Amino acid sequence: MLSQDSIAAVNHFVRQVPCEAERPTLQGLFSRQPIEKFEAGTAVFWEGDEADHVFEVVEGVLRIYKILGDGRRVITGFMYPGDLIGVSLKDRYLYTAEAVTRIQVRRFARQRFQEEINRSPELRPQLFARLCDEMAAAQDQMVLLARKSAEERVCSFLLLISRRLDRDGQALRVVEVPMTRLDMADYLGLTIETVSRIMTRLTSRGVISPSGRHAIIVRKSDKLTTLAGEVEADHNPSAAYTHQAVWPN
Amino acid sequence: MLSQDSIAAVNHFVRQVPCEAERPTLQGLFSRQPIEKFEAGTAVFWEGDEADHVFEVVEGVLRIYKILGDGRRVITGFMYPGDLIGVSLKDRYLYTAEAVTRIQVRRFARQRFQEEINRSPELRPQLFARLCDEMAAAQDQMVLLARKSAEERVCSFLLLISRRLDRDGQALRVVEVPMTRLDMADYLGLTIETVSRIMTRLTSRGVISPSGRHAIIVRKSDKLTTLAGEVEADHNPSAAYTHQAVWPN
DNA sequence: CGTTAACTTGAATTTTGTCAATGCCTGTGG
DNA sequence: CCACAGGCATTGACAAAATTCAAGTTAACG
Repeated sequence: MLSQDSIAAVNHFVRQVPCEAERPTLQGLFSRQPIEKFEAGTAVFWEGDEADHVFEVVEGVLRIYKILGDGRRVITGFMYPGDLIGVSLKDRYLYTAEAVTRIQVRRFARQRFQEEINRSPELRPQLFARLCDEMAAAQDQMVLLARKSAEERVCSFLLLISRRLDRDGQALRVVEVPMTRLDMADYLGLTIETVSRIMTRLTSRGVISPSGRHAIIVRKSDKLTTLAGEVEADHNPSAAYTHQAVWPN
Repeated sequence: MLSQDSIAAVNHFVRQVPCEAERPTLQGLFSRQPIEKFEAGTAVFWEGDEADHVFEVVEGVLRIYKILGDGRRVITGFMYPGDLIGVSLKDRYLYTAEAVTRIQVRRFARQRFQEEINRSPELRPQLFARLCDEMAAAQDQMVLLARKSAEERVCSFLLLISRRLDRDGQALRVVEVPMTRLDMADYLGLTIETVSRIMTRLTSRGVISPSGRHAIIVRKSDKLTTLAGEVEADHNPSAAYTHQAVWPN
């Protein structure tokens, strides 16, 4: 994060191979674009809109969601500073992107973005790596939604966002939770009430303490990890293969 | 989509321009590799294995899954002929790939695969497009798991696989279902019993008829679509924005 | 043709959702 | 800076959906 900014600031949009020390980065691509601000609750784009631009989150948090025909909402992800939104080959956005907090973003025309990516053998693997990370996150979310209990979901979520903003991948003790209970519920496939009940339960067991409505303090980090159901499975093939036999019910 | 290809075709990072008629394809990359066969129930690779190779499915169906520490299984996808498996920048596979039926695959060393992709401005957008499709599918699956009822899930699944194998994107009347109820359950985030009950209900309502254990006939295609809960939401932004007001409960 | 795993069906239980009432932050305006 | 309004969040009682447990069936395979 720290180094990214300095690199970005130095980038000169070189077409010819940059022999110098600095290398182009995805952030660098956006760094010359003006910053745009959106108020909390406003949409950057809607599902189904012409997908003209790619966005980089500079500040704040957004929710990415889809809506079913009858109004059911599913938040497929929250986007934080440094994240890219709208990268796809489809000509229409597949989801709505909406500000959770007041946000700042930079915008890049999609076609030019594609050209830059295609031109640069430095940028391409960076973008590829991001897509792979996004895919891995999507798979983890499928695991959560398909098989985890409400409590495991909430704990997984708290761990996820606690790891989201810190530099070291170290979970923070004080965790900012900018989203509402409804956002959490729509992300976790639960109802507001269930999320609320579980937060209360975690509080009364001393695992977390609320710190206002939009932050918590993690008091028992290891307990939270256990409750998240992320106990690392051993990677022994035979154990995995025979899981039905090993855990008979 | 359309424009992407032309952009790619015009791209000048080509080392040796292939002026001839035939253009490289991802399939083409694999076509010189020997075919390997796996029996139903055997794994091509395990989650956590060194990610040395990328695979192309030539024949049959595979399941891609992850296992939680206590044995709960989540199938994140089924792979059909033409699909690529193991494309990622991680050095270990993120999931297990196991044959549902007897399968044929071709294998390509990952490093060489990366080199070929990097070398070829024709191949790159093809791979990118596949990753985007995979991402879109993952998001649809999150919607299914987060907010759809058991019946909607089963119907969505039947529609999905009915569209899977045919050339025209036309749903087939007779749908092969190579996977077991347990596979379906672990893909849909349900239990075998629930899947079974819903299949029975669909049958008794005349929506489908079973044709042996591993095929069904779709008798009321439109009904199946409705039950899948995929009634297209209108893409009117204000309608989407105010969904809580429009559907009050 | 028989064996066995896969599937179906039913009853009881659990989990989560729904509905409704109350409580409490947070941001606004005085 | 404080008071207050309104949106969020919490809590409880009840309902619904899906899971669990427990038999039975059936189809696929040797």
